[in-house]
Amino acid sequence: MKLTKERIVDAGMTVFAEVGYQNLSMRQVADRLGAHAGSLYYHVRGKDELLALMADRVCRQAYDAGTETLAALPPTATWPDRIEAQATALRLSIKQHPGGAQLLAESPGRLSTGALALMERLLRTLLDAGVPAEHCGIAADALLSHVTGFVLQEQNQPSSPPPVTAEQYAELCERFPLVMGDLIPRISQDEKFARSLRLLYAGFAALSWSPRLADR
Amino acid sequence: MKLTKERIVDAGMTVFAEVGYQNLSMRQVADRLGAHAGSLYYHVRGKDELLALMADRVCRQAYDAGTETLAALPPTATWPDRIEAQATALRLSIKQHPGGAQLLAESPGRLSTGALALMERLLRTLLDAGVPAEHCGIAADALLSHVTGFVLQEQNQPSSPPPVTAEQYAELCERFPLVMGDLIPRISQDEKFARSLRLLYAGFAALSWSPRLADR
DNA sequence: CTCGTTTTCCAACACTGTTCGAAAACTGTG
DNA sequence: CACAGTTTTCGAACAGTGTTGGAAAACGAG
Repeated sequence: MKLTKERIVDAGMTVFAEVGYQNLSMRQVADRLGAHAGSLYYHVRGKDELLALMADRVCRQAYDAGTETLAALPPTATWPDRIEAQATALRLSIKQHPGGAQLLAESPGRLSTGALALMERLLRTLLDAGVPAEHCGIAADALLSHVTGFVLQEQNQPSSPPPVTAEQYAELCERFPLVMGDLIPRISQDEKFARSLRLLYAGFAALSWSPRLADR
Repeated sequence: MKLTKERIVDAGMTVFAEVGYQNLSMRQVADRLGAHAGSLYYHVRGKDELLALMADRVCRQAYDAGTETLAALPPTATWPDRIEAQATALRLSIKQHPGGAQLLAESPGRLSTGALALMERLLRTLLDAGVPAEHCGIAADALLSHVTGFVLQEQNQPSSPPPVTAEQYAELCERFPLVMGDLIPRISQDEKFARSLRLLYAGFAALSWSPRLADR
């Protein structure tokens, strides 16, 4: 079948879902299409452009997933509920592909229309929530980079933590008592994500109640 | 001179500062040491371990820079000042190397002692600021990932934005009025960073005043 | 010196992204 | 259909990557 930019991105997404970000190669994408690697370069300027297109598609998926989640919300939902719906939709969309956070991290974020759509809806939600207009941009930016940052460290966490001897462990506890102590709660990533979001809500709420707070 | 793990990391850091994260190769690091690439593998398990060691060193530099900045603070400094000092020190340390944020992003963060030291001091500052203990872990985690996320998008921003036709620009303005409008303030990255930090402060303050806020 | 260990070299291997000229496929025209 | 022109694909090549393993050198102790 004929080769197209769209079909190349499609194949790129499936290969991406299978082998992850680190092992994605042009040759594998070409193989999936029954073509040779060099042929891709007639439709795509290079791997960078392909990655950028794929990042945009992830954003689109996150946007669509967000509209579904928002639609399922009861009419009594508050604005933190609506923000959380969008944030978790974005997080789940990124987590669908191994290394998905790195894909979003390394592509220049604000250019793709998918990212713009995510941003636009978030800004609207914040405005409706009562956040002053002059702080909405910062707030939405912070929230988006927070989600990608969270998934980044979530996906990079080693599945099996390296074994430490009792001696090393004791030294760590002495040097870093707070970190090794009970300040770091042993909760699931989902709950951790939800609580970090509520932390941001608190900031948004403080901004909407007394806008002067963020101006120093 | 003899080859050592420390010397390899040293060479890696200088090459890293010159060519950036994307173009860092084992052969360049070996060349800088007057050695051959294969020799590195006697001291280092692979490129991954070298990158992890380098990430740890960046964290150490950020920690040391933070102690200096904190020491230069007047005694009248408030806790937001002390947090901002640590956050900006971390940001500047990451920005010193091109692609430094990606280095931190791709290395499993919580394992290195440098990252632990950063975390420990941040936790202490938050505790002193009055943030309830059960929220300190989340808060510190959110702040660290916020800084790396911010520098990530800061370093990936294209220096010269691609030219858009007036027609495309008009369509963008119609589809994304909030994003293209004046909600996104045209301020420097420094000021943007400072304001996003104040947004997090507001969240911390809300937590320390009424801890129930973040529990729903 | 000599043995044994630690360290370095060097040539390979299997990959990667990318380029380029030639071959093929397709399109519209006489 | 045949021909010319364009669009698309191929296939081989290039320079570079991380990594490995056996040979060679350097080193320290007896």
